[in-house]
Amino acid sequence: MYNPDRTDLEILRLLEQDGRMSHKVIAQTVHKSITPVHSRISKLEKSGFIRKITALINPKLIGRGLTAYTQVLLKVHSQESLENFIAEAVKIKEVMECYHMTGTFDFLLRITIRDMEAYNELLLKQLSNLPAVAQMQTFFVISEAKYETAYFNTV
Amino acid sequence: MYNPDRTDLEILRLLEQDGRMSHKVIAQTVHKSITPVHSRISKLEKSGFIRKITALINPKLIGRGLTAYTQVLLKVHSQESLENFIAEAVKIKEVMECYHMTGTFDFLLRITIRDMEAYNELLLKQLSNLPAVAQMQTFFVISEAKYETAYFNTV
DNA sequence: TCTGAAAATGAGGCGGC
DNA sequence: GCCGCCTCATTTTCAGA
Repeated sequence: MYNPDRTDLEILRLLEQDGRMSHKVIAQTVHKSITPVHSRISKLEKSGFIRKITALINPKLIGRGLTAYTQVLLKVHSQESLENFIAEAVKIKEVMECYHMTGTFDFLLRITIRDMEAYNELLLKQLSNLPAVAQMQTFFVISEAKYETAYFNTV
Repeated sequence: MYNPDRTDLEILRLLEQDGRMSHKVIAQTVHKSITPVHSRISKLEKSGFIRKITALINPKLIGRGLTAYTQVLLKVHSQESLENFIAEAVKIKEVMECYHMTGTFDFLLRITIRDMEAYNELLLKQLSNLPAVAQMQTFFVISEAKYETAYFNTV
């Protein structure tokens, strides 16, 4: 759809660093004027390279301090069964990520929630009602050593 | 540090939706004028509620189409051993997330990389050199059914 | 903490190269 | 595809309540 050159990738890197960096500052950094920077960002957005510009919130400060990863194994692996599970899992607002996986289980869920008590309730009332589940195994995050959404910024 | 009220949380919700939403639009939505919106956002940033405003990039379009989750078990669980592992793991740029976990393994890594060939090389040259690893097990993402960073937006 | 307004900065569009 | 200019919108600061 759009074939980004080195300048485009540099712009992506800068916007990963700061999604509100001004076009002027970007232009100075990539050694172009504001106009091409502007049009390149438009193209990068329209073509889907930039999925979204968003504020990343600290979950601990807003009562979502507990993160769980849950592995799910289904009873049957028909297309219908897989699609049903996905349709229900993604509706749960505490389920932030849901992946269909290779290997010994079928799905991996990232769940963020207030605390263990709230998790208990989520488990009883929502997770346990997900369709066609054969087995679920949950691991909790003790500490976050790294969380990075930026692909272009070297650590 | 800072105790956000309902208006602050509403502002967070809007900035999760669109990190570049103008203060004017935010002000209209939360029924305040621009000045308090401005000062609230400053406070939310300084106090760490907003970790960062960033562009989320589509990894598939920039040659990072393969995502792996790797579970790591260490040989020894001394503080030194844990810290050593973390220090080395977070240096690897393909390791986007690294968590210390409860349960039958110690760490969970999220790895994004070009393709399986590149993963093979990463495994041989970097992952296999991580210190004090007893066991590693990797699962690959077949498809992403949900990826959400916004805590306040109901699905 | 809020309102309203002024000053500074940025965005987005146009003609020309 | 780039530059410089122009106009409008937005951000940011300030006085005052």
